[in-house]
Amino acid sequence: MKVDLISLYEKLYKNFGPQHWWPGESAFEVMVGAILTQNTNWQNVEKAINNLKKRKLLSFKKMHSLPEGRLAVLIRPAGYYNIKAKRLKNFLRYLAKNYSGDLAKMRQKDWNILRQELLSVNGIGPETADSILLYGLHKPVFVIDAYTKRILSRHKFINRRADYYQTQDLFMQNLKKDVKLFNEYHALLVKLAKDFCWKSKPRCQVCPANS
DNA sequence: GACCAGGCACATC
DNA sequence: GATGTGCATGGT
Repeated sequence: MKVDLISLYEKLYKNFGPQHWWPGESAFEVMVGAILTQNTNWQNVEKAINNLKKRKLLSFKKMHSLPEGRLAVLIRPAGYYNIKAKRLKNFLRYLAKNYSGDLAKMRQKDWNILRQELLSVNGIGPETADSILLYGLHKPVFVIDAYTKRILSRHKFINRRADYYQTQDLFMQNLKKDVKLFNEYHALLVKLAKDFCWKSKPRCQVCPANS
């Protein structure tokens, strides 16, 4: 199994090259993006982030003092905007309470403690928490998403009904805990899934319509 | 017009 | 503990 996961990575890397994830200029931007992208196309998330950037509101301080209603209007293009505004506010309150909004201070803590903390914030689930840890704080946590699960079950690495943690364990137990590797691997799996989506390859088994 | 997109919480059984 | 549902915009 060890060999298979590694050789899969090497094949992907050779084919697609580095993916340069996460597209964000700061740790804070990555974290905001992680919440906004919940079940949402990244293009829509970028529109929402740009709305915040244009108004120079994409910072902890500004967003923390921004009324939830105003925030909701600005992130509208990302969809589910009312609930996401609420989730962002929950997250900002958590940052304020525990770290005074200082991400460098947050990063000093061990990742499994941070993970528990993040999961206790209403609106942050396993994938969002892990994205924040890996892509925002550079902690060695493997991020699982719908694409990853589909690809792995299709290629018989996991059972079709495996849950988030079973899937994550597969990577965490069999790969060396390397931030760069985890970052690139997850991004490459998403790239693979997208490139072989059902619109271009009607019989692709990775796609939801055919799986 | 239908279907999908880098989830999550909550209700119900 | 499994399964269903609401949340919503924008691209194809």
